[in-house]
Amino acid sequence: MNARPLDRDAATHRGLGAVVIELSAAIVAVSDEAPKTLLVSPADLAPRQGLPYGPFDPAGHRTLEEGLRAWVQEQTALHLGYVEQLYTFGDRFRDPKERAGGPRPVSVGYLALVRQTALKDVGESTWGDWYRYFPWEDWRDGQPALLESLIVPQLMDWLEDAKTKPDRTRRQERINLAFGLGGSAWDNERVLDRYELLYEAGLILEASLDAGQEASPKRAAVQARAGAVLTKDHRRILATAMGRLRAKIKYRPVIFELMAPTFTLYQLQRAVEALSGARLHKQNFRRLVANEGLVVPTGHISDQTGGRPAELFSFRREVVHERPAPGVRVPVKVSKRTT
Amino acid sequence: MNARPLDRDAATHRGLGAVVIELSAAIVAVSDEAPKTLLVSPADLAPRQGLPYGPFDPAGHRTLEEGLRAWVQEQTALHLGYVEQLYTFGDRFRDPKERAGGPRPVSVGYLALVRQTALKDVGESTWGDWYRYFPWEDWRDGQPALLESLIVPQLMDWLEDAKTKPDRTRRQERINLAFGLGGSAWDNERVLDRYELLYEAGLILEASLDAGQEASPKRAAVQARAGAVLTKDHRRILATAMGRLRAKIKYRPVIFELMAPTFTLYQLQRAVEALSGARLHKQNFRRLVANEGLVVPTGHISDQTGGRPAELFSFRREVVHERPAPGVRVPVKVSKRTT
DNA sequence: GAAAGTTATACTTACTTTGAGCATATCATT
DNA sequence: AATGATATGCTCAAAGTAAGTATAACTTTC
Repeated sequence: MNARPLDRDAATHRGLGAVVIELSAAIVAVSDEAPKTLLVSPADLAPRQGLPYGPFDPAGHRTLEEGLRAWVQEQTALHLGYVEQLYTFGDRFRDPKERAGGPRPVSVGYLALVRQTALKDVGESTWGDWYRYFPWEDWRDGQPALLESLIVPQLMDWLEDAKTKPDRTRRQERINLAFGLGGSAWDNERVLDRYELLYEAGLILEASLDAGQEASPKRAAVQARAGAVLTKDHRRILATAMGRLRAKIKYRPVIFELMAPTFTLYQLQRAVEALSGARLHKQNFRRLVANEGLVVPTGHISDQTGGRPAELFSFRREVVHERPAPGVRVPVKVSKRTT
Repeated sequence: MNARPLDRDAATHRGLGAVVIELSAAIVAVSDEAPKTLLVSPADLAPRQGLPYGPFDPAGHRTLEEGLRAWVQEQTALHLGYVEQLYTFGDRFRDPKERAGGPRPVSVGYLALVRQTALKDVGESTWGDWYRYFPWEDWRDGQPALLESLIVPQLMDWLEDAKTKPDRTRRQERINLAFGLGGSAWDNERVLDRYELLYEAGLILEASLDAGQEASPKRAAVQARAGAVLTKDHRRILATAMGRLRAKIKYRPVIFELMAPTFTLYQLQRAVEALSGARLHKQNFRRLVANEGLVVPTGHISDQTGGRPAELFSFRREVVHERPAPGVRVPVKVSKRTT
């Protein structure tokens, strides 16, 4: 025990392999009732798209977050408001360059929220629908057909592939929990669990690419239907972002970072639905939002609706002081599930 | 715009300043009704204690978490069960070696939970009471005297030091939110907010050490009473761990990672109280725990109590499948606060 | 210009959960 | 046997929730 050198810092500095720190941003907005994320496709990522990212520069960046903001501003001309760190990934071989002798990328993922107003494509960057990359996550029109027709059967194959009995049990458990099978309910926050499970089961194209192996034609056909591919581990970061955001809107008023300064209650509901991937009970939603004191009527009226004009509301900042966990309650409308 | 080199990875590899990735673990256990954390005091950290940590080795470590587990095992002979990544910090000058030309440390903090049974000091490592480092966080015997006598007045001084009006307002807001003043309630999860505020206000010894300045004798006296010092930014990591854990016990059954295989409901309550830093309503606590199906009676009886023997329970793993967010509910007993 | 469709919002009702407390059971100690 | 400690059962009012119905205020269609 304690075979390590006494000065671990110096040891690191000299001895160990090369590492680069990448700062990546999942920049999220909601428009047209869809959650969207900003994607870039610069030459060095081709042909895959990816999140805006750049290396951390210890000389120029005082903090990691500052570095991230600088990179995003440079690459997309967007000035970020709300920014939150998500997770740091350092798994081997998530970047093809590593196999070719490149340094190990350690990527620090961030979630940033911007308003619809800022939503225009700039240069190489475009806004992509979240659900394009995670089609199984959108339950607004009931359970996505993809789940029953493709994903669950494939997961069952993966389950059968288990070498040992305990391994099989563990796989079964994970599948049940992540995908709401075997008595568990679908938890819309477990986005990352689901993605990682699909990755391990080989249904995600990135898994084959990272492994440096061509998938069989059959498998490739499956992967083609399981969401669009991104570069490196950016889809994983996006999954983390989605999961975090779905959880966070419930206990912090982050949803308002995505809304225009004034909005109707229905617009607010639509935004929450878009993020949550579920339909909400309208009357209860308004009651909850009103009771929690999250919004305040502006007295103005929207004229953009088809029917009766709706009142415009704005976010009531003071809630943050009044309640311990001021977030939007999410009264999910239960749709009958096919078990 | 887009003045960056096309291949950002190669650019990083060559051009930028040196970075090391440190993996640090806040290892938490509960015993004697106190939350404890494992601290080491190897030569290279002297005279300050610190969390177990070591550099990430891309050649040897397949993932960051694997690297962390390896380091902890080597340094403390502890085999970790539950491990969770917390946050990645990369702020400038949190390590004195950096001023002397050392590389920028980027530290990835982890939270690990171990049972009381594993709780013995090994070699250089000792278990320290959490509240030794955050004395203002323990509200089990009412509001800590320290808050009113020392911290709040000092924060008010810091408030007055604000240069501009908006800066003053911002400081006031932060103080109110973090410390439950001006109409806000004390939120036991905002551990990191409070620590960072105290750090900025100069009440934390580490702030002076990081800045490379000696504090005035008066200030030093304040710092001496505001919790014990740790090396580098380890106290910040510990704050993050505490905040995360306090939040997480409410929606994931992580508390059981800290309990022996069987326990009485009162022991469970004591553990939750220790972590939360608040007293709970006993009858309601039991009702909640029972109703949520978190525990199952073993049929055995504890003989360690003073009064009527208590029944022994064990964790019911299946809850994880039944409820969307199975955690221990925390029915805090409100003690009258002096505003 | 009346009917139909759309959207907004108010209100009802049965049911569940919570907060706070009282009461009682079962032990050790004096 | 009395006292004190802990464990556990139970009550009850207040508040909150899910799932509706009802009605209001507009646009579009015929």
